[in-house]
Amino acid sequence: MDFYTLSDKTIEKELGHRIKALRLRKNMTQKQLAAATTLSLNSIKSLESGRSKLATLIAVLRELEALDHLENFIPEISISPMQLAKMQGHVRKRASGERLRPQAKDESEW
Amino acid sequence: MDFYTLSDKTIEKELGHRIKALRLRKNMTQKQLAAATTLSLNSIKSLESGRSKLATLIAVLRELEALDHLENFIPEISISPMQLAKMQGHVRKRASGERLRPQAKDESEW
DNA sequence: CTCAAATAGATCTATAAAATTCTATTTTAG
DNA sequence: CTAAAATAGAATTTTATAGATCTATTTGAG
Repeated sequence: MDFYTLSDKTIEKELGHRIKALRLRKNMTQKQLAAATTLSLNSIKSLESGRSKLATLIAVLRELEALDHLENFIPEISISPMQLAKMQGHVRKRASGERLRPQAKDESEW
Repeated sequence: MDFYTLSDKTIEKELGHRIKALRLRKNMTQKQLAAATTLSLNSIKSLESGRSKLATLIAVLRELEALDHLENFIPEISISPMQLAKMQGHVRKRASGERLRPQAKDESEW
């Protein structure tokens, strides 16, 4: 499946369906899942239709023993030795900016 | 990384960090990402600290060209021929319930 | 086939995220 | 080193989700 051809809304729904499939695989009702996660039945229903917070998703995945899926979800970035060399061992913490006026040290003097 | 040993909050933060890494890999500022997604700068900041909605995450992943990761996220459940046989070709759409009183056909009569 | 249970959907209230605007700190180009 | 830009964090208003309750529809165990 190519997610790039789908709208955000469609992707949300698709994820909801897959989470529902995980629940059914364990033969749990929405009610049981709600109780197990201390979330409301409504939250479970919303999640399975794609509308929810990350926190809700995480709690549900934990209960469904599917937390490990998160690993593939957003993988840790691995920096290759070559890249590291290129950066002279410096790991960037911010994106580079556009400097408008490279201010001179003493401009107020002219 | 074993997510099961981590608290929900910690997982949220970890995911936020990874999204930040994805952004830096493309050398984009939070501001640029906000503009590109038509989200607010604050939403980007919140996402990178782990607090956001699924919709926000999807929009950002699309912009960061990381939507394909979702494919592995929660794989579509593939039903094996054997499983299908066991279910007699029936695909379950609901979890099985607990029936309290297997109501007799004519109970009102005694 | 029946009907109890599961699920969908809709409406309120409460709570949290999105958006906007500030202040403060940190990184890094020059 | 310096200052401009990037980022963190906090307060406020708007908007969406969480939670609770109700109605309606659908599934599947018996």
